[in-house]
Amino acid sequence: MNIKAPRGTSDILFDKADMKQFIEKTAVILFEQFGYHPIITPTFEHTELFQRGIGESTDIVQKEMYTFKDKGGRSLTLRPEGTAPVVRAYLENGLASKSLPLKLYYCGQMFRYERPQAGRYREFWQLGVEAIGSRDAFIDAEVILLLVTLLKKLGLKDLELHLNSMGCPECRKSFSESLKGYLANKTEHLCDDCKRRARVNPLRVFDCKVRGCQAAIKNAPLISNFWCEDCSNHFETVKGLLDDMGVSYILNPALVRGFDYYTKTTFEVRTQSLGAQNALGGGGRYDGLVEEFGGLSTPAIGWAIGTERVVMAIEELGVKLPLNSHIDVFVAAIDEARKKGFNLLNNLRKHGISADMDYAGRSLKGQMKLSNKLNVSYVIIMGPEELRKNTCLIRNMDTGEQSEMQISDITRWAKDTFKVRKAGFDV
RNA sequence: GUGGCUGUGGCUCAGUCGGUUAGAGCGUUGGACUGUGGCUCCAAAGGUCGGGGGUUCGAAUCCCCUCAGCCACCCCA
Repeated sequence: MNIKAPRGTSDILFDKADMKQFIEKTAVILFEQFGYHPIITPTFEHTELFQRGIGESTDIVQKEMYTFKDKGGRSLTLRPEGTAPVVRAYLENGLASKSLPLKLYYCGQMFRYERPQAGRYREFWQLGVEAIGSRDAFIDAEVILLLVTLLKKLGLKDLELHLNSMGCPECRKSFSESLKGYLANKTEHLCDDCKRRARVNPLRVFDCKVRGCQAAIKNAPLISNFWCEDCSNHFETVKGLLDDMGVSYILNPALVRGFDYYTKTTFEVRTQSLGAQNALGGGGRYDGLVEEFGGLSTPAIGWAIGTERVVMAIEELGVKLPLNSHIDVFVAAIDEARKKGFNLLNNLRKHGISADMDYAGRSLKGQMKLSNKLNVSYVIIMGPEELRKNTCLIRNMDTGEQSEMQISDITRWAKDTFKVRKAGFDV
């Protein structure tokens, strides 16, 4: 077959799939501990949702959306991010009538038409949270703490939490104009990219690595000088709460995020271990988005992390996750004992024991080899001889000890054996 | 979207001044051990040499196009 997975997509197998599952399970437990509820929204939406939500001028809307017409002529788009759909669902289902803030989490694939490279795919997975309906700085702190806690729980150290405030529309406007004015006088010192950035998204000039540009922006105005009193107080409270909780952060006035809807608090978690695609996740406040979609003015905040990037960071740092894909018992039944073995196998499973058998016609030796490879604890061996006696052999694969047992005693044996072992793990 | 590097069994790679049936290790399966794992040895299966076109008596090898991966830019998850 010469059909391959489309560009920028891939199959997630074995270790990677185990890790992804583990990350998601860990996240869900934590989300629920923090009082967040799951929400599942469609994988595609009306194109207009993203155009209006993310902003026409953003890269995502300009060139990265998977947009298509369906047979009814509707323009639909595979979601490039999760916030706009959640806000749409919030309005469509009248969720403003619930107790606010409404705290939601999601997990799902996102799509962006970009040139793939390590850590960047056209279909990728995100885990995210949204807290809709509170302007309280405490919710900013909670949401950030949740992000940091999750990544720490996954064993990721040496993370940088970059923190900034984009201000509200009023203070951002005066800042943006001031910065543009400043850069206009520096044009001859800027690289070609930055000449363009100066017009389109002046904050990006702060990110430029070219030495001339860095010098040019040395005395540039900072957004912090333009925050209104409310924005300034809000940010101070957030920082204070993070300090109290021992969350360290890097104030980064150059932190600009890719969506137009952000206001006030914005943040991004970066790692040194991933090369160019070093952002594991990020988010911020979007106090204007609900209103933009026709709802009442409603403050909100959220973030998302990229599951593949978290997987990569975990691998890069050599973190060992307690992945649990272990078979307790392998039933090695041969010849006419297979039927009885199959019966026994499923009986064990009924009692919560993970068990498997051979379906490839392997010899007993082959089944033993397979058991060894699967790292099973015990093999139950049944052949014609045992079948006649209504017994089976139980082999401990760690010690090599083997004993004969009545089939009727197996369930009791298994329950005793694995209760002990599992209790041992819990200590 | 721009630029650079790469593309040979499932995986990691050899093989190129063009020359008969394309190799190895790992992995898989079987055997030595006829009903017993890990070590060792033996064997087998497995390849449109990413795809298409061209040059040539002859192409994995040279040329063109294309697809894909990686890296950087852009931007972000």
